[in-house]
This record gives sequence, structure tokens and C-alpha cells, in this order.
Amino acid sequence: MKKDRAATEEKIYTAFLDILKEKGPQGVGINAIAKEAGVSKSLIYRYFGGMKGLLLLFAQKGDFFKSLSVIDEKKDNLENLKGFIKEGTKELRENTLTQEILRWQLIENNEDTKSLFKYFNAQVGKTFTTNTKDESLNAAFQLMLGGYVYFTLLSKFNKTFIATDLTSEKTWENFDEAIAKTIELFSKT
Amino acid sequence: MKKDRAATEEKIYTAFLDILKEKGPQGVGINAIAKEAGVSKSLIYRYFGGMKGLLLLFAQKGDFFKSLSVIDEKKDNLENLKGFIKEGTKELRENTLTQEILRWQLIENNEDTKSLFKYFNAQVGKTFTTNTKDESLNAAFQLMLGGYVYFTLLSKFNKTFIATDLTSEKTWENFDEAIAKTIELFSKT
DNA sequence: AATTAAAGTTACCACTTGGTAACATAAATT
DNA sequence: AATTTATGTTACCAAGTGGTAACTTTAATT
Repeated sequence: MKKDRAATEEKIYTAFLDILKEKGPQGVGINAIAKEAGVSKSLIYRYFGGMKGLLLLFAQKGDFFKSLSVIDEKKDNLENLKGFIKEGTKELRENTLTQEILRWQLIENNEDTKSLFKYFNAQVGKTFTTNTKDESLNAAFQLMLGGYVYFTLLSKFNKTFIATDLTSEKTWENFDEAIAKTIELFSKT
Repeated sequence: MKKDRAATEEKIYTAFLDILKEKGPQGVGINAIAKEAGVSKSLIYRYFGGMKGLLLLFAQKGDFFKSLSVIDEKKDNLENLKGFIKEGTKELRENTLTQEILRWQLIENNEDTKSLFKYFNAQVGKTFTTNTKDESLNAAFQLMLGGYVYFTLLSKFNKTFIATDLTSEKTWENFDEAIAKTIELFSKT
């Protein structure tokens, strides 16, 4: 067998990412990762320090989602804010890795995931912080953002929510429009 | 030992509910339930038909959340709709059982949970269906409802979302107000 | 009172989990 | 070339999972 530590570490790390994307947080385990990487699990402990270390590395790398190229000052402009939303929601629905981290936050928070969530939340905060003075708009915006996250995560295992078809592209457009319209209405007050 | 099937079934069922409420979906397992009930796990298979049967019974009992005593026609009235929302969100934040079912829907959907989710969703639909003609209001309302669910579930393991304090009562009041205000603004259009 | 049926427990099964110690192999150092 | 060091695998461990078969005990039938 050929010996190449760097390559092995890479195999382990990408195996971890692949499993997280496919099976979600519940699928991420030492045994599963080792098997997927085609490598002995001892090496995960030796090279990364187990699950905890692996998550720490993942956290520090910090490429959770494509940072949206929107300059802060532009967000004050109504039209740009809308565009920003539309981009953000699109990115969320396409990035399964981000989705699984968000899902993860809903089911546990222990010593292993601590660092991951810390770094992840910092990046979310940097990207999605609203700089409006209107407190109720702020709350409304956050609720809708949260709702978007909720329905995105829900759509993995559910085709509908009440009468809403989560598989239909039109549904997501409706959501986008609803957010845009809400911002508009609040701004005119 | 005293023999009383009815009492034993009750012990098993309430043990299941207790674990679901406390540990969430991840804690619900045959061994854990048997241990909590202080009873042999064989009986779970004999009396309920295992996990699947237990979930089916739970589904059919159908007391997931307090059905809100709001008559449909009243929902047309703006003030009553707002009151309905406030009651619904309060109920959601207090009912941990409902929360854990909602959390469950975000992490799996298999042969065991199928019946549970079916009945649960039916009840949700019956209670929270909006009868407005405005499609964008409908979408906005659903997004906010989803957001409320999201933050409620998130608050179990997270104290904050970005800069929002999920432990503060004021935060939830802000959310309620934001929903009310959104409905108001949309209605005036 | 003897027998049968229901209720309950113990013991086991195969499999998976995270984690470690012992061993083998390949590649550098000396 | 001999030895050390880094890399990798196998084998094992204790604990936990869902599930079943065999057994015991209590209660009801005959």
C-alpha cells in the first residue's frame, strides 16, 4: 500500500463532508466516516483527534456557504435588500451542507459540535444581520428568514406543509415575493 | 409481582411520551422505553407491536396539541385572527410534545413515523389553515408561522439566533407583534 | 384440584457504536 | 545496510441497539 498522509487526511475529511451532506448529522460517526473513506478509523483519532477534532477543523475552515457579495451599505437600499434576500434564499436551498448544519443545531449541542456552531453562527451573523432601525420589521424579517430555513429543512423529508407544495418552484417564488412585499409594506410606514 | 395488563400498557405508553418530551426523537427507543417504564421490552412487542405500533397508537389517539377554540368564520375578522395567532404561538411554545414531533419531521420519515406524521399533519392543517384569498399574505403568514416553529425548536439548544435572545420573553412578544402588524399591513392593501 | 391461558422476566442473538492496543509495513535517517 | 520513525491495518474491547425464544409466575377455566 502507498503511504500518503496528506491524501489520507483529505479522504477522511471529504468522506465526512459527503456523509454530512447525504445522511445528515445522524449519519456522521467515526465508523461511517472510516468506511466511506476506505481507511482505518484509528487514523481519524491520530490525525484529527476524533470527531471533536474533525468538527473543529471543519469549523475553522469556515467555508459553510458562499458569502454573498453584497456590501453592507447597499442593504439600506430597498431594491438591493430584496435582491440580497433572493440570493440568500437561493443559496440556502442549493447548499445542502449549510442545511445539514442548520438541522444539526436543532437536534443537539454538545462538546463536539460546540466549536462548529460557534463559527457557523458567527458567519451567519456577519452575512444576515439586518441594519434596520424598525424593531418590528427586524422581527418580521427574522421570522421569515427562519420560516425559509424551516421549510427548506422540512422539504428533505416532506413533500408538503399543510396545503403548500414544497416541491414546487412556484412555492419558493411565492415565499420570496412575500418577503419582498413585507419589507416594502413595512418601509412605507 | 402483580399482573395487570392495562396498567402495564399505560406505563409503557406514558414512558414513551415522557422520553419523547424530555430527550426528543433521538431518545425514543425500545430499550429506553422499557427501562423508563420499568418493564420488560418483550411486552412492548407483544402489546403494541414494537415501535411502529406504539407510534400508530399515538397517532390515532391524536391529542398532539390543544385544539384552539376558534371558529373558522371568526378568523375572517382581523382582531380575532390576531388573537388566534397569539394563542397558537403560545400553545406551541408551551407544548413540548408538539415541538418534538415537529423536530422529528425535520430529521426522518420512515415506515415507523409515517402514520404519526400523517395524523399530526392532518391536525395541523385543520387548525392552521388560512382562508384568505390573498396569495402573498398566505405565503407571508406561513413563512412567519414556520419561523416561529423554527425559533421555538432552536431555543431548546441555542440561547440566541444572531443577535436575538431566544430566552427573552420580549423576543417572543416582538415576534407576535410582527405577525400582527404584517397581517394588518397586508389587509390594508 | 388440575389444567390451560395470559402476563411477565431472563437470557440470548446478531449487529453497531466509539475507542484503544498491538501489530505490520513502508519510508526516511543514520 | 541497519535502524528508527511515520503510516496503516487488524483485532479487540465494553456498551448499546432492536428483536426473539425460552422460561417462570400469576390468574382464570375446566
